[in-house]
Amino acid sequence: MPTPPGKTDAPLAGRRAQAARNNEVILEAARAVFLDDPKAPIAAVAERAGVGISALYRRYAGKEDLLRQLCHDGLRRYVAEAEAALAEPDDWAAFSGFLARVVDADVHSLTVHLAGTFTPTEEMGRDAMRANGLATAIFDRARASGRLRSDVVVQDLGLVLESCAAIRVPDPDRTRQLRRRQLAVLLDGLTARDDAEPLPGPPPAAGEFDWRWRPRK
Amino acid sequence: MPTPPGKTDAPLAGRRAQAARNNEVILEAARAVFLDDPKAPIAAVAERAGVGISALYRRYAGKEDLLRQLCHDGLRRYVAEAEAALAEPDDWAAFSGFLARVVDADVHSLTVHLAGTFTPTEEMGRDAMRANGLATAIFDRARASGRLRSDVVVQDLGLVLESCAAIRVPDPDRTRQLRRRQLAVLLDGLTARDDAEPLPGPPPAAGEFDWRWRPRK
DNA sequence: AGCAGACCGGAACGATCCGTTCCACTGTTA
DNA sequence: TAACAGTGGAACGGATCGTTCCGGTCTGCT
Repeated sequence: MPTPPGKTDAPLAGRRAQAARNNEVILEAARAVFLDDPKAPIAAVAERAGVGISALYRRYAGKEDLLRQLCHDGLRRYVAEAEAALAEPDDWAAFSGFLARVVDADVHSLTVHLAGTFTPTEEMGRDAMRANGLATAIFDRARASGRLRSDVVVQDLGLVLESCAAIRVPDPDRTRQLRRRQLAVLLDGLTARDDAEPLPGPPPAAGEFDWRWRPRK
Repeated sequence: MPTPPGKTDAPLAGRRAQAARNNEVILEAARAVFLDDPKAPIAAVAERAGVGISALYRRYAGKEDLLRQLCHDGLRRYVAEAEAALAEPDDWAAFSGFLARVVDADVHSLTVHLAGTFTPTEEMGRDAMRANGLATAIFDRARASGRLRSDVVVQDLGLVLESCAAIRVPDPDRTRQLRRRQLAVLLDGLTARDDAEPLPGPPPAAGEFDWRWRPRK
C-alpha cells in the first residue's frame, strides 16, 4: 500500500498489484458473506475471497474492525447516492431513483444486519446524521411535488428500505429484480390518491430505529 | 384434588398443572427468543421461560426437535388463518384480513428465520402444500373481486409477508402497528389503478422461495 | 546475483460457547 | 411412606472461531 519512496506509483504491477486487488476482493467477499450470515466466521470471508487469513489480518485489526469499515463503506455509499439524487432536477425522479439505487446497492441490509456487532466510531455518527439530513431533503422535495400521499413521513423511508432489504434469493441479480418489483408496489402505495384510506397507527417516529445501535444486550 | 387414575383429568392442579403450564410457557419463550435470534442457545429459551434446562429436554428430544415443532406450529396457525379467511364472504376482506392476521401472528418470520435449521418432516411438507393451496384460493378470490391490479401473482404474497416480517422494533405491540402500516401501503400498491405503470421484471415464480428449505450449504 | 522485507497461505492455539447429560431435590400420588 | 414424575442447574465434551505465528514466495533495490 505504501508506494516506494519517491518512485512511480501509477501502474502498480506484480506483487503490489495483487495486494491492491486483494483490497477490493476482500471487501467484496466480506460484503457477500456477512450479508448472507452476519455471524459468519472470518475464515469464510477469506475462503470466499480466495485468499489466506493473513491477507485479512494484514489489512484489518480484527473482525470488528472489518465489520466497522464494511458498514462505514455502505454508509458512505448511501450518502453519495443521496447527494447524487439531490442533483436530479425532477423531484419525484430524485426520490424514486434514490430509493432504487439504495435498494440495488443493498446498503440497508448491511447496516441492519451488522448493527450491534461493532462499536461505531464518531465519524460514523456524523455520517449517519448527514445521511439523515440528505434523506429528509429528498423526501421534502418529493412531498413538495405533491405526488406523495399526505400521511407518510420521512421515517417511512426506513420501513420501505427495510422491507426491500428483506427480500433475498440466492441469485443477486434476481434479488435485485424482485426488490425493484416490491419497491414499485410500495411507491404506488405511497402516491396520493383520492380514495385512499389514511394509514393506520401512529407513524414511525424519529429515534425509533436507533435501538439496533445501542450495545447489544 | 386427587385425580383418580384413568378418570377425570379436567382441572389438573399441583405439579401436573405446572407441567402443563410450562408446555405453553416454553413454546412461547422459544418463539420470542428464536424470532429475535435464530441461532440463540437453547439455554436462552429456558431462561426466558423461567424454567430449567431439564424442563426443555423432558419435552423435546433436542434443539432441532424444538425448532421443528415450533415451526410446524406456525405453519398450522397459517393454515388455520387461511381457512378462517375463506369463510369470510367478502373477497377483498378475506384477502386483506388474512394477510393482516398472518402478519400479526409473526408466522412468516418464524418460517423464514428458522428455515434450514432443522430437517422437515413429511407431515410438514404436506401442510406446506395445503397452505399454498389455501393461499392460492384466497388470492384467486381477491383477483376475482377485480380490486387487485392485473399484474400481481400469488407469489407476490410471499414478498408482501416477507417485507412485513422484516419490520421489527423491541416492543412487540409497536412492531405490529408498524407492520400494519406497511401492509396498508402495500395493499394500496396492489390495488388496480388506471394510471399505474406495469410492475417491472419477471414476477416471482412458483419454487423461487424453496431454497431456504434445501439443506443449508 | 543476492538480499531484505513485503506479502501470503494456512496450521495451530486458546478461549468461548453450546447442546446434552446427569444428579440431587421437591412435591405428588398411591 | 415409598415410588416417581417433574425440575433446576452444574458439569462435560465437542465444536467453533478469532487470532497468532511460521515457513515460504515473489519483488524491488543494491
